[in-house]
Amino acid sequence: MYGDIAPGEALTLRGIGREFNVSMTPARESVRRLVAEGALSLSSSGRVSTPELSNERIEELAALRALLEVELSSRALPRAHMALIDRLQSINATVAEMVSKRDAVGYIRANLEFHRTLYLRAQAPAMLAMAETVWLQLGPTMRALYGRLRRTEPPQNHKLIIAALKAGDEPGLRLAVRSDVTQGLRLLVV
Amino acid sequence: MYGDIAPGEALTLRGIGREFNVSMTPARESVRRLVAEGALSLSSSGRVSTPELSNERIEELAALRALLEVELSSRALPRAHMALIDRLQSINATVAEMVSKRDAVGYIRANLEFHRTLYLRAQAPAMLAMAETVWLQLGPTMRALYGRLRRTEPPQNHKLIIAALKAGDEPGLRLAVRSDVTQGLRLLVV
DNA sequence: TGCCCTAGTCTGTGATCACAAATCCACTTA
DNA sequence: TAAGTGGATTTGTGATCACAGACTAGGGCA
Repeated sequence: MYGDIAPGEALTLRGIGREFNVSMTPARESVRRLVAEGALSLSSSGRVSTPELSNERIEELAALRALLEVELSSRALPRAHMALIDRLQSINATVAEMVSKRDAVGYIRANLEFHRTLYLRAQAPAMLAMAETVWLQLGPTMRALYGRLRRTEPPQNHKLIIAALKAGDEPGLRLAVRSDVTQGLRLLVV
Repeated sequence: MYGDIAPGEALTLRGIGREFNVSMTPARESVRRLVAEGALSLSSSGRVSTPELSNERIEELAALRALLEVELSSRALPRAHMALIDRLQSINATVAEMVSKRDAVGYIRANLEFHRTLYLRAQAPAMLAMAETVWLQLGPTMRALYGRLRRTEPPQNHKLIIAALKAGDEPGLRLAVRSDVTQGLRLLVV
């Protein structure tokens, strides 16, 4: 999810087991679960690797993010109190710091924490789980993007999200979330 | 997905293995995958069973169906040719037949085939996979509903969907799909 | 020089086993 | 009569193994 693994990287059950000091059995179960969620892809011969997403697939996943996350933010809005907004602002500071340090993995992690913190307030666990599944699928590819991209300005859309939350402005919130989610991935499709 | 298993029914790895003439290992992997997709729930002690959904969860999954399937139908609309509409009409006849025979499992199966046939045209595999994940989670509960429900009239919304497809009427299609998806599940929440 | 084949290695699969924890059931007791 | 209690059984977990298929690198051939 955080892009520690590059797209197309191959994994072996014995290798995973060695890495975590377990036998093949738990490694196999974990891999199977991640395959079921689309985080890993299974070749016809049973080899597992991180997926290399086509442009169509990236666009589709971005549309899914927009669909799910706009709804989640909308459901979180009525429950968003000041403590949550403070929390989001603090996370956003970390996001900005990671951007300036050009720490891609740290950026992705902080960015997703920002979104997850907001969506947790929506009280919609199944919907959040689906959003996280999408993040999982996009992880390696997003990392590959932000590694290429040399950007040092902090995310503008996060500020718009926070402003809309403060103002209780639902249309504004939906638009800001949609932009935030779509923008980064638009650069990916080249 | 089709509701063959009642909500809350417990499963054992050895039992599944016996049923399909395999050892525990493949049974375990299959179960793990279904747990990852939310189709089965895992107790703290590792026991697996079909989930018993709360009303809030049902409502949330219905909202997810609406979100995803409206988008899928909308993407399928420009690609929907006459052959597809014929196919949908033929499936719909099966749906009506299952309703009149009061075959709940057959009805769910035919109904989902109707939807899947339409959504396949959307050329959005990740989105369709998510919709099917939701179906998987709702399966046992839907079956329990339709078992209670004594209805003999064929689904009206499917006709509206077909009519909107013929007319190329996108707003009408979105509305019809949303109603079809929401209606049945609204009765579930009591 | 470039292609192809072959032997050796690596990999996933399914089966089986030992073990600890959870569950169940019959019996006892208040 | 109902709650508690003990042991017997069932359950999931992680490890290990044999095996078949896939991959890889090296040598032989055209």
